[in-house]
Amino acid sequence: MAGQQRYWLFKTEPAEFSIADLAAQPGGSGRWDGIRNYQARNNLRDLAAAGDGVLIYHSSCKQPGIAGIAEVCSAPYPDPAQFDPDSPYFDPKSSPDQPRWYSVDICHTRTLPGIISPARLKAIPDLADMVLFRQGRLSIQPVSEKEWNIIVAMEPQRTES
DNA sequence: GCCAACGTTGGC
DNA sequence: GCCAACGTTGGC
Repeated sequence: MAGQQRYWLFKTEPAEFSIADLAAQPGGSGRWDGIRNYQARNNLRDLAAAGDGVLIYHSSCKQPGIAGIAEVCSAPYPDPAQFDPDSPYFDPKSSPDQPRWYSVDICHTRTLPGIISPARLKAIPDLADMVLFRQGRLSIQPVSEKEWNIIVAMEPQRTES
């Protein structure tokens, strides 16, 4: 039952849902929904499991980068939004019998005191091969154990401005 | 606002 | 199944 421990990077636009929004949820736990890309879906549905580590990455914003740490705290399950005609994530081609899209719940672990920018990550040789740099658009991407260990140990850096 | 990367769509 | 057109992502 205990599968392999995995690590992930989840991207979010902080204007939509930020690490602070996650921390503010009851119990610091919330649903990661609205994934509408097949590769991201496959990662989530087939590989994600409770206990996996998650780097929360803010994208398309003034200060992009890693903003916090979370943990997967549910098994993957069909994203309810795909069945809701009023949701922007509604998918008329999906059905409860044959759900197309999946969600997991994640639990807030900690919010970093500053954002770790992609430039700073890229400057570290052991991080240069992150999926983030090879396939920047993928919104649910795997992180190696080595990459995870480096990043969670990184000291916060004052945000220059 | 620009532009590169890349996923999706649709005609054939 | 190919591939051009198009739309979206996302850093800068």
